[in-house]
Amino acid sequence: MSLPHAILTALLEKPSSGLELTRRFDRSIGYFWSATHQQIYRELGKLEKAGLIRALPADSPTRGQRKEYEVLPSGRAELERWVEGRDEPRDPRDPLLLRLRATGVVGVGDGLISELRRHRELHAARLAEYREFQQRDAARGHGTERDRVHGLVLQGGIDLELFWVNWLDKAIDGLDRPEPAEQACGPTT
Amino acid sequence: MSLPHAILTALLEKPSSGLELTRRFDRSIGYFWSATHQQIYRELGKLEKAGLIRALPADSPTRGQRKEYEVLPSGRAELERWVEGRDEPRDPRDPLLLRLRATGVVGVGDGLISELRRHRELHAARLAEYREFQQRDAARGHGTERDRVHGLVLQGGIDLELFWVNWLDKAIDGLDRPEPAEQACGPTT
DNA sequence: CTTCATTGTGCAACTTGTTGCATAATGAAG
DNA sequence: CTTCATTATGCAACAAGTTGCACAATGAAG
Repeated sequence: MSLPHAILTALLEKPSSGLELTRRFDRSIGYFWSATHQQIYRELGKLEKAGLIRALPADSPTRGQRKEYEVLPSGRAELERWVEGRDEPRDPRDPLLLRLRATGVVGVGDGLISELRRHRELHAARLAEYREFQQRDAARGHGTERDRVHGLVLQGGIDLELFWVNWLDKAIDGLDRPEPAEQACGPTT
Repeated sequence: MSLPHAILTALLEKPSSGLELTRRFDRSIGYFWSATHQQIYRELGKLEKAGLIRALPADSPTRGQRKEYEVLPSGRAELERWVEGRDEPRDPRDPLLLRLRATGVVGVGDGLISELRRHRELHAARLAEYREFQQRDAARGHGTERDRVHGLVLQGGIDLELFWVNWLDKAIDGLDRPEPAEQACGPTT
């Protein structure tokens, strides 16, 4: 039940068309809640039918025509209600942890190790990207509440990527050398 | 495509019935990949039909009767294949981050702050639980590869909960006091 | 002015995950 | 021996998310 609210948030930040939303989901919001354009179009349709958003009057109402949406008061109310509610934490559901665990019974192979390395690099890249955002935001100053909230969310993204990079390093190291002995040699990379 | 492989892993660790699997999912594996009993039964049926597992011969094949499964060679092969493959990292998809972000446009309310606190405590509790597991495992020594792998996975769980607790502390603190000024007063808790 | 790539919108089918309920065996209480 | 709670298995309907494709407008190349 999060996608519609993610869309309401995005539309409140700036009225947009379906494809625009899709692009914005690829950036900021999508970093912790991705969505395909099909999901977004479908959800826009539902939200419009539910009277939470409306399409801005356009020239022609035909298909393949750009259609911009804005949030109606009832949509904002619904978002406020949802934000103030309660909701249990979800479990991580990351297949990589499962795959690592499976090596406990089928044995560790090279494929998984290189996969761990690959993921490490992907997370490191994303971490670098987030840190650029952070620096850019810090330069522009952050007076408004919205800026501070975005800063906290971004910090969450950074900390999460940090977790991944650090843990993957531990895991790669732990699988590479079977014995946790006191070999003081440097890393193989 | 992870649930069937999670089940194969669990069954290789120990042949079990549907309900037993459900219970084991509530513990170890379920901490990063939960599943309801219905999902598990359905998946067991599919795996059996696909010839990856088989039911151990039991007294009566009727309904409501305990039915234990074990993994067949083809099932183990499938698991090995899956472990060695590649797979992109998923995004976190946590509604709490979305909700926080939404406060950027609808404003911060008390509901969300207490929700952040509540989640902080839940994550802290889980963290404590994991650390108990870790101490217990350390006491029993960890010679086999499987023990080391489980240790790494558990470490992942611990680090992830640590991330949540620390980040939620930051977020609660950042929302409580609008200005990031140098007030040196202690925490309100 | 036709062909073709690009941008944008959308349907339909499928897979995955959730919820609610039905059924069967079992053993204990009345 | 009937009633009832418990344990265990499972169906069916739904909700959420993914994939593949179709269709419409637009503008540039031939």
